[in-house]
Amino acid sequence: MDNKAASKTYARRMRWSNLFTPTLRDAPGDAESASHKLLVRGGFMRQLHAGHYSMLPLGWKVHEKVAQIVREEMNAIGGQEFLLPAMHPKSLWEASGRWELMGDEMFRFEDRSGAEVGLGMTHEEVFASIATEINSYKTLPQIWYQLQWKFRDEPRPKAGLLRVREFVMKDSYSLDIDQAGLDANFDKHHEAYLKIFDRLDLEAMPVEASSGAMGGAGSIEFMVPSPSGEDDVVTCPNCDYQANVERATSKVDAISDDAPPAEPEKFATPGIRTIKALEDAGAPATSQMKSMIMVLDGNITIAVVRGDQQLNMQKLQDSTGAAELRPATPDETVEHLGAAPGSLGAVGVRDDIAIYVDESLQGRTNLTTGANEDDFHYRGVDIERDVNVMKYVDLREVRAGESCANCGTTLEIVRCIEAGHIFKLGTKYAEAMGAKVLDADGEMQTIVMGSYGIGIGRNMATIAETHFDDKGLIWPVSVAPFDVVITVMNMKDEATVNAANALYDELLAARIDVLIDDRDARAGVKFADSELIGIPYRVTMGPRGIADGLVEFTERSTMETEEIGLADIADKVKATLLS
RNA sequence: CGGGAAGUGGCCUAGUUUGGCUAAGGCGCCUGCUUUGGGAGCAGGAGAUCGAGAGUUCGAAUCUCUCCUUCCCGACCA
Repeated sequence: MDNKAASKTYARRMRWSNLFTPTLRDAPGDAESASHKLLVRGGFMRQLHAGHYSMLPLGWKVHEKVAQIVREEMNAIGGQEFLLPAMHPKSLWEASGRWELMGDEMFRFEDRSGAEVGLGMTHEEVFASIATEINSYKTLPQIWYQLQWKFRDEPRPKAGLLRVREFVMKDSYSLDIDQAGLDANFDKHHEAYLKIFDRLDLEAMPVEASSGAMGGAGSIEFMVPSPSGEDDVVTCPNCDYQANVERATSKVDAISDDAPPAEPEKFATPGIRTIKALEDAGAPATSQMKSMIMVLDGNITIAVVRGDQQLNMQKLQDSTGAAELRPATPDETVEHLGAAPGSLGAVGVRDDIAIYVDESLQGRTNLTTGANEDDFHYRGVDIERDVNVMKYVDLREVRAGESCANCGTTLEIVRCIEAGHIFKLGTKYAEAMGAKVLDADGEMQTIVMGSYGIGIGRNMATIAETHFDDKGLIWPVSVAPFDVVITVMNMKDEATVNAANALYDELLAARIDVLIDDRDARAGVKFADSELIGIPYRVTMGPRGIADGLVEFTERSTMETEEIGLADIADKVKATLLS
């Protein structure tokens, strides 16, 4: 890995005696995740309020190194850097329909004249509005990007930098004349992202994902396994199948049912409110219809999965195209279906209530379900005959232990942090903004867009989540706040100080990002701080060794120490960092 | 938004149950001395409207009410 570029940009004189890095022995009581504790303890950042963090000098330095790597890889695929406004007029977002769609997640306010504005959560609209100035296919393709602040009114910021309300994101947008062009640019981004994560030393898995509020045809998330993550990824250990649970599928064993009675039989089930209780009363969960009453864009809707399975709300949202969805309240179920949760079902409901049924129930019969009358259920239900199914769709959430749909191997589920996400948008935003060009035949074509995002702070935190030990952080050289620290054991020993300063100057001249710990502190303090902060290499210089012409060279990740001759240490450091 | 927990110097905590003198301890910080290869020692010192407001009381960190803030879980279990 080439560290020279980063070093050129960042090498500068820095003595620890003048460095503002307030390290703490104890993590703040309200920090839970590893990255949150360590980034605060190491003096990288401080919380201002929930979801808003101040970057201190060390934190900003790491942040900038991550950003620089992202820049370099975006430039490498022909990206051009922009900087767009963070504050947008309402009209722009109304044009795409997202002023409504984004709901409470968008920060909104009025300026002094009463005009409504919003803080940008993402920049499809703004970039598409600029793309209206492209008139010819000859100008395409384009890749446009920026590193810029995003604002999102998250319902629950959490885990330090992992989920915040304002953060720097690299967002890029590809502009093409057709789908083939989009596919090519999408693949370029896919490759660039893998390079970025490789340079950040993150083991990111590309997985199939839901496109959510972005819209569009295809999307891939880059997921880094970590217990602090918020997403579950289904992986096949055999055939490389990987997908977010919001999208993942698996093989379901076929179930053969006994012939049903001529019509559903209603039977009394006093006090039975759960799948489990109904199972105890003789109806296997695999033969129950779990009917969840949802409100989709204001309309009562029933989603049905098998009794032993779980509904994935994102799948329901994706397959219905609903902008907003929530479970119905108990009052609403009584009003629209006539019973409270626990006795609900899809048999014989009003015509205007849409019913979506999971594919695994197609063709099933002799099922048990709520009768929409408290304390009563139906049995002997034939789904084709008795339920007015609007559509069979994939609704159920894959669980660990199920079989891979491709190869039959037992699937695993891994908790992950979403480190990056790329989308094939299509023409939605270009259409809304009127971004059209003339093609080679003189025909007007709408520009085909893709959008691609990486959160810089989140990636910094993800590196922290995956690079630490009981002593503190262990940054990869590519993003470490410093490449190497020279730890001076005794600032009163002239020979040591002189040797340390000489090495410091030589490494600086070689463009190495070096820090000299020239504080008048005891050895233990200096060791503990350098390990907490996670500087990858340490040169330890003390009177004892200097007298014999020796210094120590320690690698943070392994804590292995090697004795090196004073005359050779500069070359050793250069060889290690610049090779 | 629902549920749970918690707010005491820069950081971690005790004290709150059972109201009572100048709010205690550790870390960190300042001064001096000593020390200098794994978060030293001694001495002295600075730093707190105990989250905010209202109330009860002779007296409130402690009891009551309201509000604010932060963290965790959830946002489907029919």
